[in-house]
Order: sequence, then C-alpha cells, then structure tokens
Amino acid sequence: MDPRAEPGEPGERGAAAPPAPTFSPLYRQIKALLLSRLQAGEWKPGEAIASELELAARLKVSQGTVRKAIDELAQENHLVRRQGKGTFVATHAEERTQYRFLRLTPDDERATGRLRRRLLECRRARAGAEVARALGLRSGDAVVQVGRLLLTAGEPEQPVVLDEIWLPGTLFKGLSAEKLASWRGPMYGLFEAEFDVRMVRAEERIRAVAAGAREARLLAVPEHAPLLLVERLSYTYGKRPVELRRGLYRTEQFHYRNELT
Amino acid sequence: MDPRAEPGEPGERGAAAPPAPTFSPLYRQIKALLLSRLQAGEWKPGEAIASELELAARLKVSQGTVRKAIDELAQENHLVRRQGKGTFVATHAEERTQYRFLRLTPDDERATGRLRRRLLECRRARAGAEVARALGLRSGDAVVQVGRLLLTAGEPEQPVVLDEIWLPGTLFKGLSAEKLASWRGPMYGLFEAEFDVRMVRAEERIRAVAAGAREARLLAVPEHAPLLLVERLSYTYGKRPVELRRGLYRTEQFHYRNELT
DNA sequence: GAGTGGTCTAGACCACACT
DNA sequence: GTGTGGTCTAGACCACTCC
Repeated sequence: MDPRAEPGEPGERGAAAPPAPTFSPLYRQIKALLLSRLQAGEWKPGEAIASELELAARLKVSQGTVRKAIDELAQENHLVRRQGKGTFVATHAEERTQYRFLRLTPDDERATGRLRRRLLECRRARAGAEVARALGLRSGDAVVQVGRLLLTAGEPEQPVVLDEIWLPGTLFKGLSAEKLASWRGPMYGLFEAEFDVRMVRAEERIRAVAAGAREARLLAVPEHAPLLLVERLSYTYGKRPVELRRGLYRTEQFHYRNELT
Repeated sequence: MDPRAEPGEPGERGAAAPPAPTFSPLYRQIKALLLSRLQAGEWKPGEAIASELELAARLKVSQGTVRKAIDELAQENHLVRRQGKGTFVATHAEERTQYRFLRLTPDDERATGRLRRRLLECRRARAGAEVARALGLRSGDAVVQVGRLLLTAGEPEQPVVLDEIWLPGTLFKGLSAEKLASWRGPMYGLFEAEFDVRMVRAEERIRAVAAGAREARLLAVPEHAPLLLVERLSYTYGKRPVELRRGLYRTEQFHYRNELT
C-alpha cells in the first residue's frame, strides 16, 4: 500500500472547505479496511481474525503497521487481543460483566447478585415522530417495541429498571417474545447471533423525572417518586443508530456509576 | 535500563498469592518513572516535558520505548502531545470546554452559552464521618467547605446546579471566598495554580432524588421536585482522593450526557 | 515446538511549528 | 533550517497458549 494514498474518508476538495485532512497514514487506511471487513461480516463476533503476520504479508506492509491499526480497533472495543491465541472480534455474548452497557450498580458492593428479567411486551408497531428521528427512520415505519423489567434476585424480588426499547422493524424481522424469553445471556448477544447486529457504541442522556402512574405501579414506588431516566441510543458500524432505549431506574439501593478521565 | 527488572508495583511473592505479575515491560517502568516525576512536580501543568529523543538518550532506551510510555500517559490525560511543538503536562486551565468533568449539557445543542457561577459560601469546618471516609481523613479533621450555584447566562438567569464541595484542609490552607470569587476560569485551574493539586481522575455516582426545602429554594424548583444527585470523588496522582462534591442538577433543560463504548 | 501477540531496537523519512 | 512529534520498516527476541 502507498502511504500517500487518499484517506478513508477523503477530505472535501474544491469549494471553500475547512483545512481538509489531506493526509491519512497507512495504518489508518488498514484500520478502515479491517473495519469495513468487520462490518461486512467477514469475521463473526467471537471468531479470530487473521494473524498480524498474515495480514502484514497479505497487505504488503510491516507487522508494526498492522499492529497499530489493530491497537486502535482493540481500543475502540471492536477487537480483543489475546496473547498467544490471536485477535478476536468483540462480542457482547461473553462479557465478564453481564451487561456491558448497563452502568447501574448496587450501593452495597458485596451485593453482586445478577438481575432477573421479566418481559412485559414485544410487539410490532409504527414509529412515532420522535422514535423515527432517533433511529433515522420515517414516521410510520415498522419498529419492534419491547418492554421489560429488571428485578433483584433476592426475596422479595424488587423491580429496579423499567426499559422500553425500540428497534428498526426491517433489521429485526423475526424478533418475538418467545425468542426474547428463551434467550440466555445479554440481549445484545441475541442481536448478534440472530440478527447480525453488533452494538458498537452508545450515547446516553440522563435526567431525573417523577414517576407517572403506570411507571410507579410497575416499579412499585409511589407516584411522583424521583426516578433516573436514561435515554440510550445505540449504534452499530458506521454510526448507524439501531436501538433506542428509554430506561427508568430506581436509585434507592443502586446508582449509575461513571468514571471521568 | 534492564527489561527484566522488577515491576513498578512488585508482585506479591511468597504465601499463596495469585499468579503474580512477574514481568513488567521496559516502557511501563519508564511510564512509572515519568508519572513519579509528574507527581513530584518536576514539570508544572502546561509546561513542556523533555523531548522523546532527549528522554531516550538520558534513559538509554530507544525512542520507540519512550514513545510507548508517553502514549499511555497521553491516553490517560496526564500528558498532551502536540506535533511539532512537544509534549505538555495536561492542565484544567486551558480546556476546550470550560469544565472537563462537567457532563451536563443543554438539551438545545445551539445553546452553548457558558454558565455563571455564584459563590454561596466558603468556610473551614470539621469533617463528618462520611466526608472523612471519602477523603481518607479522620472524623473531625479540618476541611474546606464550598457551596455554589451555576446559573444560565440568559435573562432571566436560571439556577441549574447546586454544588457542595469538600476539600482536605491541609492541602487547601489559603483557600478563601475572595480567591474563589476573583478567579477566572475553571476551579480546577485555581487548584493547580495555587495549591499544586491536579485532578487526574474522578468517579461519579448518580441518583434521582426529591428536592428538600433548602435545595428547592436555591434552585427555584418546587419542593420534592426530581433532581439529579451527582456525587463525585476526584483523585490526584496515586489514587489519592482530594475532593468530594455533591451536586444537584436541574434536568428540565439540561441532561447528563455519557458515551458508552 | 510451532504459532500468536508483545516488546525492543535502530534508522529513515514525513508532517508540523517556530524562527 | 532546526527541532518536535508521527509514521514505517525489518529484524530480533520474549511471553503465552496449545498440541
């Protein structure tokens, strides 16, 4: 490959464009290439990709250059390196923690008990204006709507999270209550295995709100009780939004934890 | 330096200890060395450190090894690289965004207006049990307690954040209301310049709570209105906690934004 | 022992900022 | 032009995993 080649996303030329990123190093081009292969599904989540030396030979660059490309992809959680074994496509199916994206943590560190799920509904519907805008659809397009509770495992079990989830109908054609109920492990693992949708990144917007009547009943709190509202938009490759989630969290015994650097 | 030397934090030997990290690569030893120099204040925030080649020559390693050490330090926000100019000690004083650690964002993207500060109090006090535990002090030790509001700049101005801040008294001896009121720029910039305290990392715990009487009055919301409670513990070098902050955020027009990867 | 990722080196050259 | 960080190479050797 030629170090002086065009960047993956070529800088706009002509017109009165800003400075223009006229230079893209080789390793970034290789990174873009690998990303496009991941996106194309050339390697499935959990599988090993080609070794560094093999990629280097095939692409006619040095190992160090491939290495730097893979470094960045590993950093961004697309790949996972395992010394002595190989480099693997990241997956939500085998997370150390059950939910990689769930930042809710028990106040009591020792209470490490997993949360139970209870499915409330799973139905096909039409996107309202707001959902459509978030997911990049048109109002009225088909969506799958899922409602569920997360509860503490203890006795008595206690509701902690009420989630409402919207998914583009075209991507999640066969999704049903049965599939969701029978699936073991993280929901995002199901999405990978059955629908070829990998969540790569997400943005959350967090607010404090007062519980409405329905929410209060489902979460077993008084009406108007303060709840954490967590709106999450999840993206797959190419900054494409593929899930909207509206979660209400009880935070008497749990908190949303965040690390700032 | 010897690649086979002991790690910076030596692995426990003897007894029935876990696997034991018996190997620490050279670049990590150099990273630890640089960190200790930063901690010792050898270079001040905003200053340039020695160049890669100079460090390599002085430490008798290759440039690539120094480079990898600096890479990690830059990643962790201890250093900032600037091509053609040098590598600089990170600082809160010249942040692109006014507050690096403040994740509160206006719902309306265009409303980029800065927030005003209003100092409510700044007084010396004795640490209660909870504050002492968080800051690694003993109950009754001296602390500085600061209260303040952040308000929108518009007309009419509207309170958005009510912060209560606790700082170890020994570290912040000369801190006064006058100093705080007259300082331009982020508070953490003042801490760097006047007290040699650099915030490096922070953890936040977020909850939804109902406004109490005093908080409701200060934030101009009804009593029992839902508010975001953000408890932040900030650390300086060596995982040493140096600030506890309890913030109440109004989230009708603002939200706490977070990125998940 | 063979294969994989991880470290380290030495040297060449490029992009960028200052002067 | 000089000095800084950034890229790329080629090759040696180390640590880890599995057969």
